[in-house]
Amino acid sequence: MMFSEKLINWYLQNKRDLPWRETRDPYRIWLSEIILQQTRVNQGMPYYERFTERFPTIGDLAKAEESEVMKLWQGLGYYSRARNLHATAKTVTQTHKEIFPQSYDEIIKLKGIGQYTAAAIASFAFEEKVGVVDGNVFRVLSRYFGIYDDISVPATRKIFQELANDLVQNVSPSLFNQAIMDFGALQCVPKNPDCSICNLSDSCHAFRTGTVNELPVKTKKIKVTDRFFNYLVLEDLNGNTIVEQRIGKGIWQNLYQFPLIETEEYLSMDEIILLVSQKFPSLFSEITDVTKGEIVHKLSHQRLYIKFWKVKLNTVFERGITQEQLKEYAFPIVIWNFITSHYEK
DNA sequence: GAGGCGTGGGT
DNA sequence: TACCCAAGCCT
Repeated sequence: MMFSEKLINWYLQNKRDLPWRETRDPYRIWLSEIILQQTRVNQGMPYYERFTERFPTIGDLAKAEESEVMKLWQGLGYYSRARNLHATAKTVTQTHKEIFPQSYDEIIKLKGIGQYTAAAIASFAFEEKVGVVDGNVFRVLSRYFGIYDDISVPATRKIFQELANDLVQNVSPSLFNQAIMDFGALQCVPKNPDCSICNLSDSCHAFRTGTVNELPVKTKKIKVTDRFFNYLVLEDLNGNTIVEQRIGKGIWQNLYQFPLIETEEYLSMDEIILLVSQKFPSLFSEITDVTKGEIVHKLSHQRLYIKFWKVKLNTVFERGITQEQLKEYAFPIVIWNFITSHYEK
């Protein structure tokens, strides 16, 4: 048997039942693919359910305010996905008369859709013969066929893309593409896969040569930087507070946060009191360290050392918001966790 | 082409 | 603990 046949046999025995596999609706397939970029099925599933419930069609999504889309996306990370999702819904609704483009070449023109996602939609929804190349495919193909090129080099992708395209020619593209990703996610896992139960091991290069844990080759590591955030949880005489939107480049674009003082190092109690009393002359009343020590919030590429300071002010904010209103904004998860625990009591 | 961009789970 | 990884894309 050929690789493709063995793989599909494995899939027919082991496949997962997932809601976006029960449809050929390109809108739902597209939505699922955006949600699942760099995201595990278990984490993305509830978001898929909420989005399809709230926005049954792409037109419904296009009509929404961006703030609502961001709020629904809250907690999923990589928030540019949500902004691009909304932008593309508008493009398809307005420019394409609400008809999703039906070929790889047209689909890849849309915002937030790259080679992987275009191939996924084109094959799953329209059976176009194009191979998906994601993290699973790098792993499965590098091991089975013995490909030692460094996958952290973008140019390496071409090698895998051409192989994937070849493999998909004589089978159902949607079936093969789903199969290779499920196989990578469930059987040919990154660390210590159980090759003793694998029906492809007898013809697998890595198994034969004992290089399963060496493949795929990936050399580059991410550099992590440290940052120190002091969030001022202001409170006026009415018990209202203030939030601001993060704008420009950097993390958490378009999400909300409390007024922020970022420093180069840890701030002592005395230092924060001095800064805050200077920032609000004559209004400053009382400050408390709500977090009792710092919260370390880890992003993929940054370590954030975060403190929340409750600051009471002798004034009434013109644009103050209530605790109820606070919960309508989209926050980074670390701030949202603070809000739900702090205001619950 | 390298680096930025979240969150959560596994080892 | 620290590191890796997860249905990547954008600049």
